[in-house]
Parts: sequence; C-alpha cells; structure tokens
Amino acid sequence: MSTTRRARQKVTVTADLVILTIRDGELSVLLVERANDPFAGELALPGGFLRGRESLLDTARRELAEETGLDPSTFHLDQVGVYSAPDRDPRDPRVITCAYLAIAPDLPMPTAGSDARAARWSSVADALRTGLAFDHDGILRDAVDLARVEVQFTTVATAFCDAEFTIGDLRAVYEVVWGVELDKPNFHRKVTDAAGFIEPTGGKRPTPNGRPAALYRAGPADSLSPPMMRPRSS
Amino acid sequence: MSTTRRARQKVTVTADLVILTIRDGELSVLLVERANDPFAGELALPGGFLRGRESLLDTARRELAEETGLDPSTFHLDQVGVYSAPDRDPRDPRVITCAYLAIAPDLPMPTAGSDARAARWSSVADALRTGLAFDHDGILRDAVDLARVEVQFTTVATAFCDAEFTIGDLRAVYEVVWGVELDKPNFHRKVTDAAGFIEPTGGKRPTPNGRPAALYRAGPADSLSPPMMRPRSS
DNA sequence: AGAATAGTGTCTGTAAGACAGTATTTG
DNA sequence: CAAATACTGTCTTACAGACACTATTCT
Repeated sequence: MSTTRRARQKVTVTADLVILTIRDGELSVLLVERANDPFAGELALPGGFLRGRESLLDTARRELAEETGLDPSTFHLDQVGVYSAPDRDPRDPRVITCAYLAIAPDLPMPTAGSDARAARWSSVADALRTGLAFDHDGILRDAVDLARVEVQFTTVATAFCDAEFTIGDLRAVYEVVWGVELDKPNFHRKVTDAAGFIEPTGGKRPTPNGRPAALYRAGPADSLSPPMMRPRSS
Repeated sequence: MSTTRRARQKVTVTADLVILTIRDGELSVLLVERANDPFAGELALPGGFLRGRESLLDTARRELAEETGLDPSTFHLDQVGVYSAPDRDPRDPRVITCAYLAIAPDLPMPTAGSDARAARWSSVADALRTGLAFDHDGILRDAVDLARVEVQFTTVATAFCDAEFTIGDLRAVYEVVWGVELDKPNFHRKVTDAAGFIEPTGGKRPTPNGRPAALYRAGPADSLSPPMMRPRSS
C-alpha cells in the first residue's frame, strides 16, 4: 500500500452475480435484460454498485435478495474474482467489478419480488453461445469453472438441491455440472460413506415406476476428504 | 450491473502483493515498513494504487517489478481476492484492495533497484505473530492457504526453486509450504512419474557428503493430475 | 571402509471403477 | 409376473504409504 499520492484515482466498483441452478437437466444462470446503455437490450449478469459502508460481499448479498426475493443468508456465496480491464465498460474506463458465485436450488422464479428489471433463467450453454454484455462471458466461464471445482472438494452440491433430496438428485447435480455420466452404484457408495456430506431423513420419495428412493438432507460437513473424483480429462 | 444512479460512489483501489519465497528453510514473505500514516512504522504488504488505464494485474506486476527489481513476466501471479471491509483503512472508509500471490525463488534481495521503501524478508510465522498493518494479516493467511492448494494441484512449486533444482529442493518446498515431512522415496517416484512436471537437465549437483543429486528444470505442464497428495488433516 | 545422501524395488492397504446381482415399487 | 428404478456386493486395478535395499559420492 503505497503512500505516494501520485496518480491515485477513484473508480466505480460493482458486484456482479453468477446465480447458478439446475433447470430441466441443464446448468442455468440468472440473467437480466439491460434497460439502459451501454448494452441496452442485451443480456447481462445481475449486479449493482457498492453503496455506503458495505463490503462487496454485502453488495452481492443485497443484489441477490433483490433478484431472487429470498433471504440471502440461505445462499452460498463465493468470490470468483475481480475484473478490472480498463475498457470493460465502454462508457467509463474505470469501472471494476467483483464477481460472486451463488448456488441455488431450482427456484419457482423468475424473481417474484425482484426489482423492475426483467430477470430470466437461461442455460449456461445458450448464454455463452449468444453472448453477454460487458465481459460477462468470461466471468460466467470462470464462475462455472469455480463451481466445478467447488462441488469436487466441498459439499455445496447439496445447495443445488431442495432441502430434501435423493441420491439420484445429487448425482444429477454432478452429472450436469461436470457434463459427464457417473456410475450409479459407485456414486451411491461414495456419498453415503463421505462423513457429514448427507444424512438420511428416513423419508422416501416414490418414483414413477420403481423402488422409491430414500431422502437425505445436507450434512454438517463443509469439505469433502477424500474429494469427489472427477473422471479424467480435467 | 445496475443502471440506477442512486448511491453510486467512487472508491480508491489498490493491489497488494504477497511475495512468498523460501529462505533458510522457512516460508517467507516480503514486507515493507510504512513511512507514512496510517500505520507509520509498521510492517505491511507491498502494494500500490491502480493507475491510469491499468488493470489490477498490471498494477500488481508493476509493484512487483518495483519491489524486486526483476522482470515481472518471470513471476507467477495469482489473484487471492478482494478485501473491501468498510473500515480496513482508518483514514478512508472506501479503500478496497485486491491481493495477488507471487511465488519467487530465493532472491539475492532485499530489493536491489527498488523504490525508497525499506523492504525486507520475514518468515510468515513471525509476520503473523507480530502482526501487520491494515487487514494484511488476513490477506497473508489467505495467500498462504492459496499457495498450499496451488502447489498441490499445479506445478508452481517449481517457481520456489531456481532454474535448475534437485528433487530434494522440490521436496523441501512441499515440506515447508505444507509444514509436514514427506517420504523421500515416494516423493521421488511421484514427481518423476508426473508427466510434464519436471525434466532432467542431465547435470548433477554435488552434495557435501554423499551421492550427487540429478538436476531438473520445470516441465511444460501447468496442472498436476493426479495432484500431489497432502498428508491428511487438511 | 564408513558415513551420508540419492535413488529403486517391493509389499500392503485403501479406494476408485466396472459390473453382477438383489430389493422394492407400479402396472 | 415384467419392467423399472434403487441399492448392495464383489472383483480388479491404481496408487499412496511404509520401508528395505542399492548406488554414488566424500572423508
């Protein structure tokens, strides 16, 4: 932290959110359609300006509550990183953003109780194919990469599920996030043996045609050791 | 990225550096003694203000060059994270910083050709015992945690070594960074089997009293799969 | 020769991956 | 009963960890 006064400048800071969920078997992200320039009419990640005496995490939590209408303390939020390229905002060369990754269950949204902007779910593949405003393509890619690593080493995969879920639900999370197929028997053994990952509730969920699946809830552990193994080709 | 103008504010942004190396068998960090308030006379991480049209990575690289007098392109730089608590700088509630981790070999410094500030190496343990200015204790802890993870999954451990190094040198890096003892034979087999991690130069380095060790250089791989296994109790 | 350090071989336990087989439901 | 889905058992292979052993240098 230099003490020279030379060339010190003030910049605008925002927090942007990558809210991921799984909808219809696809990894999906919450996007907003921009009402104003720059990039009016294009899709972008939700986000907002750092205000008052907030930390950036506070900003992210506040925006998350505004977008989803839900209690932000129920979400898992991780810092993805800072994006500070000088021309990422064409109207002001000095706007930097800090991106946060939020992982959510399949919500009954879009965004009851949100602010006026049109928010919608989009599959990550579509979003990257179509392209997003600013440098949000890169942010989204980085956030998805982070999510892939996080589900491997932590128990956040359960944050994609409802409060009660089956092992099949959890396996679907890994298959969608990693884009692979996993062996059902081995997955079952692995997650039931991982201490603190999931706990049986005692309940069962009927299946259309077959043996009902036991229900589980998230366990107390945060990290997984040994981690979930991702099939090679990382 | 909201388009409302309400409560938008400008803040001062800095990049702080956690430059780690191994000196005398201890994980060490480059610190500067602050000349001015706040925290005049205390030790802090080197850093400086975002200038002109730089990205924060540019700022970090520039500061790194100023502190070490070396070509910044030779260093490995990783973003640790953003620190934006509202009162982390007692004189201005709106100074946020982005911390970067740099990994360096044991340099012939302190800081030939650096700017006027008194820079010195300190062991990480001492730095955390004594305490640093601002929130730099927490930043240092986070950066060390990141380094511990990075050496596990990437080949950056070689960045702690000189251009040519022995397997014993590399093992010492892991032992110091992780604070553990590793089995020599197993470590040797593991790193020589890891594709692209290290390459033999053909040379040998004499030892004071014993068989000379073969010399290696860093290989082309960036990531290690399978990763280096860290003894349990993570 | 003996001490010291580098490097190899071999055994064992653990866990991942493949997959056969069993259990529990609906029609 | 057949079909479908959930779950269990077992075999194989890969690899981490322990550690005995060999190799090459110096005094």
